[in-house]
Amino acid sequence: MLSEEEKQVKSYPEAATTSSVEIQNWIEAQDLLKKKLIKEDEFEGDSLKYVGGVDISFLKEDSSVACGTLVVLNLQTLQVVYEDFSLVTVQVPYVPGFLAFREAPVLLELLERMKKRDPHLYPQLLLVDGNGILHPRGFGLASHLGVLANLPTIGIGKNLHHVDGLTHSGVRRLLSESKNNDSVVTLRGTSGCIWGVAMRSTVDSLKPIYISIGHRVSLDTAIRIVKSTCKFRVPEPIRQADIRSREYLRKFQMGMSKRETS
DNA sequence: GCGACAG
DNA sequence: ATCTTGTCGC
Repeated sequence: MLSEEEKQVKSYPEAATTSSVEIQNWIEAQDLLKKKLIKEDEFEGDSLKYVGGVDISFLKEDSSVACGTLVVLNLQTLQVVYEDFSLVTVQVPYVPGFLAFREAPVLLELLERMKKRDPHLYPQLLLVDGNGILHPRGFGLASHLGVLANLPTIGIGKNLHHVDGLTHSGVRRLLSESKNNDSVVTLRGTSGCIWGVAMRSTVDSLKPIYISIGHRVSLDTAIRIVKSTCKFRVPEPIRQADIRSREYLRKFQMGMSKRETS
């Protein structure tokens, strides 16, 4: 006969690796960093020339092997002017609401490396694959990264993180009910808080992306900038980071299998 | 109690 | 996140 404790471990394997104590530490860290969060424009919009994008891909065979990627694009031409990769092993599991503790370390390392290596192209603003304040405690990966790197950031979600009564079907309803032909709807939660917007980023994409303030950027500015980078549904900086990240892992895997075969 | 839950 | 080619349409 299993004890109640054993039943829990067997039913929820992730609970064995992420203790409630660790979660509490994470919550405290988020609440502490959140005090430094700035939700208004705090950068020179005129000098906005380079926009960064970050993403992480994981190996299918060994999901602890990951490739963090930083790209920088010229905002005018949307051409990639810088790219860098970091192959790492990630032990921290994915826990909804705590993505930053899994992904931020690699991305911060890439930003630091670039600041030393190529400060001339260092981005004035960063688009992050993950939410900003659209988060259970108002402090998602984009905000986390922005505060730690002291860099203006915008959060981009490809799926809705259910917060404050916001639901997938609710957003669909908002978009279909939108008065004119507006592709952008405000995400106002049950509490009255505004968490960000859902936006159909191209004319033919039914599925929206979710934009939220990361750090040192207002929501209106965030929307404007994201719009200007959307050749496809996913904003180009993030899309390029994603594409190149996967390509890097694919080539890495080819090198690995070559070694096994010989 | 049940389901939902960024990447 | 990851699995994954062809295929439908402009």
